[in-house]
Amino acid sequence: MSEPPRPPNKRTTIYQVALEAGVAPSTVSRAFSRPSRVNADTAERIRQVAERLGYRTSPLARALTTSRTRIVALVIADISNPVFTEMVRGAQEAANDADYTTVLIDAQESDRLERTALERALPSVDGIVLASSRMSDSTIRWFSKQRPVVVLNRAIPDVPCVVTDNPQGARRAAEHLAELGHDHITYVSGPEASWANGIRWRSLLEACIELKLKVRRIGPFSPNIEGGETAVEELRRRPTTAVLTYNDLMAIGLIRGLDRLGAKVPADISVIAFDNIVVGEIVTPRLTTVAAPLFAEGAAATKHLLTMIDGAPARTGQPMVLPVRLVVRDSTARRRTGR
Amino acid sequence: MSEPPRPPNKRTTIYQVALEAGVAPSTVSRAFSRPSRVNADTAERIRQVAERLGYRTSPLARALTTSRTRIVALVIADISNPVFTEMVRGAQEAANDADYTTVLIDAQESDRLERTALERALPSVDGIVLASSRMSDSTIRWFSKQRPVVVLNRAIPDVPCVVTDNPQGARRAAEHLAELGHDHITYVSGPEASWANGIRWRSLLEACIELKLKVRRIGPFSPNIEGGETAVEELRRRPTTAVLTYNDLMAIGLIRGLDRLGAKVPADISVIAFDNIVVGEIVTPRLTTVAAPLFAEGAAATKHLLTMIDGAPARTGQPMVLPVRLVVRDSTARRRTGR
DNA sequence: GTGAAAGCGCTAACAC
DNA sequence: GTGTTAGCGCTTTCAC
Repeated sequence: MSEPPRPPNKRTTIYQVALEAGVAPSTVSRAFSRPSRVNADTAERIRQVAERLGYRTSPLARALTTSRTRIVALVIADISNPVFTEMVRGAQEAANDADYTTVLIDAQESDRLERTALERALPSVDGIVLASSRMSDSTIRWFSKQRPVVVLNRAIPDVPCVVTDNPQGARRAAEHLAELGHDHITYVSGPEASWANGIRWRSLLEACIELKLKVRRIGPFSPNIEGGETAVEELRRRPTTAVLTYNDLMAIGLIRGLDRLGAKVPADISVIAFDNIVVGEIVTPRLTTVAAPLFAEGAAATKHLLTMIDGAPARTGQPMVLPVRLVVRDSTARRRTGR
Repeated sequence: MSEPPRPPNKRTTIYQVALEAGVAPSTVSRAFSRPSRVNADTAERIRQVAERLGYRTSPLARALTTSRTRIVALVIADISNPVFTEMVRGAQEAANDADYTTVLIDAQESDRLERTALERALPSVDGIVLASSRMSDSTIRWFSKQRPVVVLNRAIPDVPCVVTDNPQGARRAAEHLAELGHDHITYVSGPEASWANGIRWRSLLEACIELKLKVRRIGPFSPNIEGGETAVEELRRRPTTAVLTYNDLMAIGLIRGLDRLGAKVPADISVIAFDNIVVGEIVTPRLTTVAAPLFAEGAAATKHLLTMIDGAPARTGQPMVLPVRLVVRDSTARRRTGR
């Protein structure tokens, strides 16, 4: 009832292979490590015996002696946000190529849950990729003292980071809206704990000053569809013709909310978002958005993490910046003149 | 360059705690296991010392002796399919409540990748939940001989399974369409490797016979938006007024494709899907769909897995069936009479 | 209730 | 290149 009588699930050990092959256990071990420092034919014989006996090296025991598990943790802010799926794919590809396994941790937009889950995973992983972490800088630094850490979508001094070119993205968005005749942009904020949210807003601010556009900010709101719908209330009190949202999901919610109020996008209001998730292409109107190279982000972060695990120095200093591009679709249009 | 000079990352060991607390290592071990078979005050003293020294029990070493890692693997068919996010949440909640960690494996709709990833994870997990597995029955049985396995969205004899009430769902869908005046339903197939796809089709077939509706099937197509778009080609060659798709994503793609061809949903064609993912509510038209209790599925499967890990007998025999309900939204309408 | 000793399966260090 | 020895940090008999 209480303690599990689980069958120990007998596995063939390195000793049985050694015995059968007529060599020492250490030789078997060497035959299975790379580079295999064993005579070619001895290695072959060992391999055959191992095969026949169904021997599989125990990652647990190996980890206990080497203190390396060949597992990396990938923490994402919210598994329900499609923005992470491509990142995950990129990270997994990079990890698999290097013979590493990825474990995914869903922070559920909570710094507390993120921290708890990560603490629990910490002892069994060789390194950590933090994608859009909601934890504080100091907590992240604390983790980075225990294990190699690479941060994605965020810049923290002294911790290696991979970010997208948010300033360029915000600027391209502003330019696009300006070209369409808009002279006032409203930024719809995502979570305050999001570093990307801060930089996106500040970059927009700067771009608008330079382009001589008026700009203001509302929020913060949840970085999802409901958040966007909520934002409509505030937007209604302070009308505008052009909006930049923290991410695609919020733009989708915003457009829905506006629609309910009878305001049409893009006829009445132009909307631009960030990220370029797949659904942005299937909603009506299709979203104009600042596209991030999601797969590449995940891959780049993981690759750098793996070099750190192999002893390379952390790339501190400037974060690695990945380019963005503006994808113009149907949620932006020329500002209506007159009324 | 080749071998990692990783700092061994000194952790406090059970010996240091034992020394400091003036007890034997085994006593420390006992103090940290439940139920703690140690004098209450001794236990308290040990706990304090441990706390002070920052002692954390090593899951690796523990796993090596107990052969239990307190990790369960959750394999999902495709991380980009939102249908899995709630299942994952449900599974994680159940696991966390029992002090287990979940590792997520994305099979990327490939039985080969699924198998490879799972084989690699196998030695380090106590059990496996297979959500919408694309592997063959025999492969799944093979895994279930190595470790406790619970299968989600699929029924396999002699392996414990959690499924939704697909027959009831298909029937409700057919009834709904019949009530709207449709007398012919086209089923748009998902992947052949999907068990759910098979049962959904067969159930529809039965329901239609009973309700005296005509029915046919097209496909198979990929279980995603592109798959739905592709299906339009075939649908065009064999027109219909009512469609049931394997899942929501395909319905979304199908509706887009129809739209491009000038056919309107629901005016010209009614569409019903399965699953009830969140985006089904935000697309235009909003999807009518057979809603599955996604969170509950994940939780139920994981809970049963945990009992098996604790030595309870596998619930073979009949699969656990969870109820579905038809959510009527805007993608279905009364059949146009005349032309 | 607690201590001593043995060992989980593997790798590292040192001989030869 | 290969064998020998000594653990990694913990749990688990078996005594007492």
